[in-house]
Amino acid sequence: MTELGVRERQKRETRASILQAALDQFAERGFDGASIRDIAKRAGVFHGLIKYHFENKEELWKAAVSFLFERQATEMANPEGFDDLPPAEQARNWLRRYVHYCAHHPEHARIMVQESLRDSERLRWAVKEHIAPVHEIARDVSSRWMQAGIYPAIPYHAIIYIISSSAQAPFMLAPEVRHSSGVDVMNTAQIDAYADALITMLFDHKIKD
Amino acid sequence: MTELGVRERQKRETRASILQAALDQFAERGFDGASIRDIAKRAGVFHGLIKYHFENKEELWKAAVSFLFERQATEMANPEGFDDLPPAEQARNWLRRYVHYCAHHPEHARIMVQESLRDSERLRWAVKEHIAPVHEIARDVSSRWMQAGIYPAIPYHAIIYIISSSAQAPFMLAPEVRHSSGVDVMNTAQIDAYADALITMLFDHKIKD
DNA sequence: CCCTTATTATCCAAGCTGGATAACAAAAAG
DNA sequence: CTTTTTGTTATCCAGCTTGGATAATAAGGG
Repeated sequence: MTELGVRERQKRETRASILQAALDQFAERGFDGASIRDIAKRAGVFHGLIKYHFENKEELWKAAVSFLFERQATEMANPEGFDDLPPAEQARNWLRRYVHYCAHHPEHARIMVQESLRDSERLRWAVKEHIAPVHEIARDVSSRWMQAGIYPAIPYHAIIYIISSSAQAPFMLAPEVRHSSGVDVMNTAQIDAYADALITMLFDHKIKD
Repeated sequence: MTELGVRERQKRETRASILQAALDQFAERGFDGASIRDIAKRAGVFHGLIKYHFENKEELWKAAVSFLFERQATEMANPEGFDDLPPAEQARNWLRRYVHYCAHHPEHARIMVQESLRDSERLRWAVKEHIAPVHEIARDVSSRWMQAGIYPAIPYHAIIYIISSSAQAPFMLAPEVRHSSGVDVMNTAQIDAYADALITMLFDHKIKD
């Protein structure tokens, strides 16, 4: 591949650490509440450096969110042989992987919620740039899975919000879960247990009456 | 009842409007992001007045949250004859009412999420003072409904977070829903449609394979 | 050995913060 | 009808944080 000098290599590393620090800080405090100084401190660099790498706070936010969604696309890519599975197994397999993604990157749900709580211009940007395309795909998959009897015949947006919110909730709200249930949801055993529970609730259970 | 003078009456009114304005503003911006001045402006009063009615910002927050949970208890009280319904009907009836509550008071989920995103001291206070008691009750009900086959045999905290998050999500995230799906979830028809969808998904559907 | 550039150190003007104090107006009490 | 109480408003303030600009620095690359 391209030979990377020490210079360029370090530059990319600091850029990446700024991006992740920005994600965490924006997720925790929201756009206005997260100061450039705090982000820099979190990334272990000097705050002026952020202005050097990114035009301004707004651009930093967009860069961070773009990084977030690109990473999601990578990590959520279907594994080898996925398409050969029967639909019901596809659904279970996908949902389990999605739960793990939510657990490992709680900042994703958090940062999106932060913007949605204020109906910002940035939210509209994110919807247009990243969320809408994802929903587009989700719609198609939902449509197929609905015909296969995986999902019931309910509106698409209902499916999307039921699935995504219940997969994200305990990890997005990890502190609340810890304080109220005493459960630490952030370890592999618990994550899998929750995935099992969710799959059971959504796919393998109906009321007896 | 107690005779209320004009004075006392107006005082309670402004107090109430400050509380609701505080709820909305805290929900939108979080504790630090919501300034006393903005809350006052939202309530249509002078900002010094807040200091007069409430000791300080912290106490205002607690008063607002207490008001929130007390109102929830009132509005979510089971209707006449609820206990005589068969369990499956109880579950459907309760869930529908809960969806309506979430739709009419999206600030509830929003304000709790705000605090949970930062793991604040206030979150711990709210958990101890209000959330834990609610969970206590939810545990008991879940236990009974689990034995009746309404809920599958999965951990309590999983049930709680699946139900509550999926009931709250589209209303808490109303702006995102509007921008991405073009649906305005905040009208009665849509609320009932979502309640139907959720009841179907959770109670009346399982995968066919 | 010099030039480029990634990084750091100061500095600044502006805005907003929570809260204190003083003025005011109208209801309640006498 | 006057006086007192009290709910409400108008100013004021010291202090902190903010995003961003500018100047200094140090180390890599040619």
